[in-house]
This record gives sequence, C-alpha cells and structure tokens, in this order.
Amino acid sequence: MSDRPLRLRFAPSPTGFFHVGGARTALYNWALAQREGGTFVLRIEDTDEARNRPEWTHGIIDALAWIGIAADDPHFEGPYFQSHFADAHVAAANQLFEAGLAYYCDLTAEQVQERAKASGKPGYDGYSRDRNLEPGPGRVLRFRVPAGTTVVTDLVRGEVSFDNANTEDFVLLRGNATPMFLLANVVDDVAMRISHVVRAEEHLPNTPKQQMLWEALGEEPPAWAHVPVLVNEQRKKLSKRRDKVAVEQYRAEGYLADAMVNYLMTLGWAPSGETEIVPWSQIVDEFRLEDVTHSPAFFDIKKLSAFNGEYIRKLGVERFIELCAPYLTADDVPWPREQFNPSVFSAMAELVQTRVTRLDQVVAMVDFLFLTDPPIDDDAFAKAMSAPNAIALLGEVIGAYETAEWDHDVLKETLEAVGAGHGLKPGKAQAPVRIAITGRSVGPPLYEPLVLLGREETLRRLRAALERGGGPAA
RNA sequence: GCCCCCAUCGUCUAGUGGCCUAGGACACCACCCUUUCAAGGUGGCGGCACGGGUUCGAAUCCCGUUGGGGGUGCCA
Repeated sequence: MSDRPLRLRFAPSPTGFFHVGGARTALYNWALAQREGGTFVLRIEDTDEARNRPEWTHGIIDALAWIGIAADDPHFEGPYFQSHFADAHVAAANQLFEAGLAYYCDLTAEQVQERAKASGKPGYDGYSRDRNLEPGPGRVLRFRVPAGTTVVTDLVRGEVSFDNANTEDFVLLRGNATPMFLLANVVDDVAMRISHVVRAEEHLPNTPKQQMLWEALGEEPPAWAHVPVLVNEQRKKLSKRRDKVAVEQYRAEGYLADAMVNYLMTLGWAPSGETEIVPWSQIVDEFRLEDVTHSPAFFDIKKLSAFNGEYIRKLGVERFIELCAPYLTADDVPWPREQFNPSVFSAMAELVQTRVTRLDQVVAMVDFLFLTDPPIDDDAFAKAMSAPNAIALLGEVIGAYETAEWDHDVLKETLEAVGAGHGLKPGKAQAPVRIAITGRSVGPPLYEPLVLLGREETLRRLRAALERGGGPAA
C-alpha cells in the first residue's frame, strides 16, 4: 500500500462481449473509486492484434455504462488503448536490457520446449542468460529473474510468497520486438500511476513477475487485490464456450441493471444486515476489499432471476410499462404488430408485473390479447375439457355472457354461479374459460382480460372452444 | 508434474476465540391467502470436509490429510 492518490484500473481485452466476471471486477473497482474519491481508469488491452475490433470497445463502454459505470462520471478516466503505448513498452524493455536486467535469447519456442523435456524441468532454463546476445530478428527479450523470494502483499489474501527459483525468465519482447502482456500491463500501470490493482484471482500467479518488473523499473509496486473467480455449476471458471457469460445477453433478456449489479456484488461479498437486496449507495459505503471472500463463487442464474423479480416488482408501474415497451414492439413478437394495443397492455401491466422475473417474459404473458387466435396448448385443452361438466359449463357461460353486463365483478360472479350450478369451485369453473380465452391453463387473472377483449371477442373464443371440444354449436 | 490459492446448509454468504442450540438469502417442501399462476405471509428441511493439536473454551488459531480451483504461451 502506498499514500499515492487512489487510482484503480479496469483493463479488459476486447473479445466481442462483456463477461459477467469482468463486470463484477469493474464494479469492485468502481465502488472503491466512488467512495474514496479515487479514479477508475479504463484501459483497453488491445495488444493482441489478431482479436481486436473497434466496435468491441464501444460494446465494453456501453456495457459499463449500463451497470452504472459512466464514462462522463468524474471518477472515470479513459478509455486508453494499450496499443497506443507500444513505444513506451519497448522503451521500458530497452531500459531493462541496458541495465542488464533483461537479456536476449535466440531459442525458438520449440527449442525451449525440447530443452525442458530433455532436462525434465518445465519452463525456460535460462540458456542465454550469460551469452550476451544483441537484439536481432527472432530473438526474444527475457527478464532476468533474480534469486530470492517475492512476497506479494494482497489486500484480500494477505502475504503470498513465491520462490523466484520457480519463476522462469519470462519473455518481455517477442521475436518480432512487440511487447508481451506482462510488460505492457506493468508499464501502463506505472505510467498511469495506478495505486491499486484489483483483478481476478487467475492473475495471482502473474503477480510476482509483475512486481519484479515494477521494482526493476525503479517503482514501488501497487497494492494488489485478487478476487475469487466466478465459476459454473461444475465449479470451473466461467467460460465463454460453455457458459452464458455475456452481460449483453442478460440485458437483452430483460435483467435489470440494478438487479445485475446487486447480484454481482453479493458474489464474494455481502452487505451488512439481513437482506442482500441493497441499493448501490449502501454498497459503495460498505464495500471493502478486506471483506471479499477467498473462494470461488457459483454464478447462479436462478438467484439472479430472484433478484431480478424483486427489482421488477419494486418498479413503479409506469416505469415497468416503459421498460416493457421494447419487448412488446420488437420485430419478433408473436402477434401481428398492428394488433398491439399499448393501452390494453397498460391495463394489464400491474397483473403481469408480479408474474415475471425477466422483462422478456411479458410477451408470453399477454400474447393472447393481441393474437386473433392464440395457439392452444393441446394437453391443457384436453385436460380442461375432459373435466366433468366442462362442455356444459362452457355452453352455459356463453349463454350468460351474451347478455351479462360487461363488468369485471359481474363476469366473475356470473361464471362462478354457473360453476356452482355444477358443483364446481371457482378455481375449477374458470379453467375451461381460461383455456378458451388464453390457450393456456395458467396466466394472469382472467376477468381483466375478458373486460379488455370485449363481449364479442370473448364469445367468439368461447364458441370456438366449445366447438373444438365437441360440444353443440352455440 | 511443478507453483499458488481455497474449504460454513444444494447454492451465495454472516461469523475475526466465549454473544453459535451457527444467522440471512436463493432453491426446495408444507400451510395460509387465492379465479389459474404468481406475489405476499407463516413454518420446515439443510452446513462448520476429516484428523490432530493450542486453549478453561474453537466454525474462528496452528499442523497434517482429503477435496476443489487457478496458473504453468514468443495469449491476455
């Protein structure tokens, strides 16, 4: 730790989407920067030219903004691009070479491997340490790892010591003279006066190397903090291949940013008090690296959804309607787009709100209101219609609804009275009507939709169901 | 193989030697409420990996075992 001004950095490499693990790391950095009046530096590590596209950077900035890390916030600095500092990386490498702290080696990667295999010791064996090679094409610059022990002081893990004998003379500059990650990362952190490096645990094994680099460059190393990785159900690090890790995807499915942020923060840490659902302001007040757990955390979509459901329910109904709009007017809605009626949805919104845990679920919740003939779940239909008296009941309901006052309570009482006539409780009585109207056996409450659909449409669907169920044409 | 990290209910966690008969949340189960489904309410199930120490006292400290994870690139 040092007395330097608090400067944290988040340094993702652009890969086309924003990883939830990266989001959590960014949030940890952000919470600290906000409370301590520090600076959050965004640096895009785009040195791997093979995978690097400008639009991916926009994706990262956009995703960060979504979780509340806004580029126009005074605590935010950047983005910087690592590729722009290549000269500085090479200059630092030269400095190390001139000082005798690094040396060139002409062994190819294959040769290094062969030697390792032959000797039985893994890694590079220091073959060119004392050969005094000059720079040249194909020659890599390697760091001369000193003897001794490197002790990394980590804010979440305490002191971790590494025997330098286990650290090979790692590569600083490739054979084509371009800088490697370890070097570039340190040189940039030095240049940007980074005081705290808060990143995922997978970087812990790199840390002794980077700390040696800081020292070789004549700098006091930053405070380190390695937070546990996020894992899947198999307890493996979340991977792009097997797991759903893209923040953008969760966003598209209708997870609320606040819910995502809150949930992410509870992975490896917990706010005080009996509830985990807390506002960001409380998180900022309470979050401390020293309190971060030491073991990996399972990213549980079920729990995320529970958080999301809670956040959705807390929304004012107007806000809920607003947030649902994109899903209801998307290109892939199941109904003919011109049949969508916003005021009908608004009338239903409150009933829908307690029944979804993701915004994209609202579509299936109200589709029957905008579909001329909602698809009917065959099994559910068969089951509802095979109940004793179901057909008779449907016929009677049709008769009653032909003249009944078109009012929620009247509709309810009428249907229940017909049901009672057949010895059916309200729950049973509404089943055939529900399937006739919505095509499903479950859904939002029944009578509000009936009112919205109107007498004519309600009767049309009821008659169609009666016919389909084999009853007399009514 | 080697290096490093880690270990409390199924999961995320609270716990920093006595407030622990181990608390909360998600999930699950039951009941209540109820026009289905939710939501809400009440209750329940369920854990300190194991073995040794240290101590009057250990989930908390130490050692070992076992089990997990991460790293081991001229990737980042």
